[in-house]
Amino acid sequence: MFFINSMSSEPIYEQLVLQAEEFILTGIIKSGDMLPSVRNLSVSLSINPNTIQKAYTELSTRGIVFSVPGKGCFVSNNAAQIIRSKNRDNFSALKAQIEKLKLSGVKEEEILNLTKSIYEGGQHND
Amino acid sequence: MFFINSMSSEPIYEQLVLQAEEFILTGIIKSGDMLPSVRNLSVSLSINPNTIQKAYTELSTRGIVFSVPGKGCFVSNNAAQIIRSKNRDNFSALKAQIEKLKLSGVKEEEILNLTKSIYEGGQHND
Amino acid sequence: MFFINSMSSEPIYEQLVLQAEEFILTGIIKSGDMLPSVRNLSVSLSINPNTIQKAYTELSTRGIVFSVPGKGCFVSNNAAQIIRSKNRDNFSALKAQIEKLKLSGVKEEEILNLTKSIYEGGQHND
Amino acid sequence: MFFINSMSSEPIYEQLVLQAEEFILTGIIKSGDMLPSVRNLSVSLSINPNTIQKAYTELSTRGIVFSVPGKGCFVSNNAAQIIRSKNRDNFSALKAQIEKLKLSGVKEEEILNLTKSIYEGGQHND
DNA sequence: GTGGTCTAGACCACG
DNA sequence: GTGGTCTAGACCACC
Repeated sequence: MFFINSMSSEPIYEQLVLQAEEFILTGIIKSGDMLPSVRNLSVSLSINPNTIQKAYTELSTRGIVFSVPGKGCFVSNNAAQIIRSKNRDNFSALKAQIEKLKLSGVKEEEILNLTKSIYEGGQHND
Repeated sequence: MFFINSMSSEPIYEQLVLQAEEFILTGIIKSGDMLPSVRNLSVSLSINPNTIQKAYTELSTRGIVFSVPGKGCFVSNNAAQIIRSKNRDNFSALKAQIEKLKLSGVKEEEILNLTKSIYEGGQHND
Repeated sequence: MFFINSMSSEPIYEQLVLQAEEFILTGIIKSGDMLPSVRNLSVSLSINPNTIQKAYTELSTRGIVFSVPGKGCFVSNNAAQIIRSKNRDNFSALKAQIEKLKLSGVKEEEILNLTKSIYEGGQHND
Repeated sequence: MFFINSMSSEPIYEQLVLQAEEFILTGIIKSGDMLPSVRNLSVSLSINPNTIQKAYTELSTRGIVFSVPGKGCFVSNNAAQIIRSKNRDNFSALKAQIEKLKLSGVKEEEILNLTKSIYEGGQHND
């Protein structure tokens, strides 16, 4: 389920956070579901438990997950909502990204086509 | 000319590199032009000379500038081309970003409009 | 009678202990009364019997209840007194809390009014 | 400056966070000041650097502090404000605390006197 | 079994 | 020198 790219410069715990968020947004993990236990995931990914713990703690402080000691780590009710509102803030980042590409000689059409292809591809999950 | 945001999480040397690239793409600096000397820039920005040096070295290894010992650091002939081809790699990053925004409920129209507004507003000289 | 909030960060056994103490202080349970059996309570609350047992053991070591093997768990004669003396230790915690609130800009009047409202509103039977 | 009570059940990193907040509220540490370096503090308190790091990270995510890698950890401009607004939320906790004390037989006068003595003792820092 | 905290020691990027 | 990440391994409380 989770996958680690150890060559990436992105910290492992951040990769886990982003993947968890994606799983929640796409409905693979639902509210109330329990995330894999720290130990389980650490062995299945061959990663130190502390690193998993850090990822779960991060998700917890963002309110996406709540962890019950001795029980497990569970997806909050409004998890998807929290993630979406956070991601919407990335809209301004998109602007900067496109401006850079424009400077690099990327044509408007290329971006428009990319956008359309992404939105036509899959169904929107609401 | 150069401007440093010391509170940014972006490394100072990286800020310098990106600004130099932008100056080249926008034509503010042209092929053959000499970059400010390490010593000059370090005092005018109140920055450690090593940091300037690192930025220049980075630009040099990318082939964007070449340094002539005892003379200075000069913009290569194909500098703009190198930068553009590098930045084109960001196209895939754009795809990931748009996919995220889609999941977050951002509408296709919003992105299309953003793109159009960026490309319609003022032509850059390149 | 007992109520468990499984999402609380407060351990379940601690919730049981505190609720039992409150029931005793407020007179809902009196000296000599028998607490619900471990088995009964465990099914009615859908909780592991070990957890109930731990709560009862805790109450027992504090001298608030005593358990008669094969019979049940009974409230001691001086239960209320023990609880009160223990809770009086919380007085110092109150001091720390008020000092924090003072630093945070909470006015003296606010605290005085809160205190008065608590003490004026409805006498407890004890 | 910082002090650790290793006997306390309160996690060390939390003790550090609370103390830092207190230092900021009382003006011992001001906006823009740099906190002791992770390594310095770890040796002076005989504590693992990771534990200090965790405390600083916590302060950072709360916006009380911002850390610049390679530079240090600095108090934010609105640090005191953030701490105060957070602490004001503890007002409701105070209510529960006082209600408990009432049940334990603590007299209204005792609490009123405690409050007055705290507020008369020192000057209010604004 | 679960999550949470801590220690010890390592490596990295940055200045 | 600085903060940030990670590993390895330990101990605790709780269920």
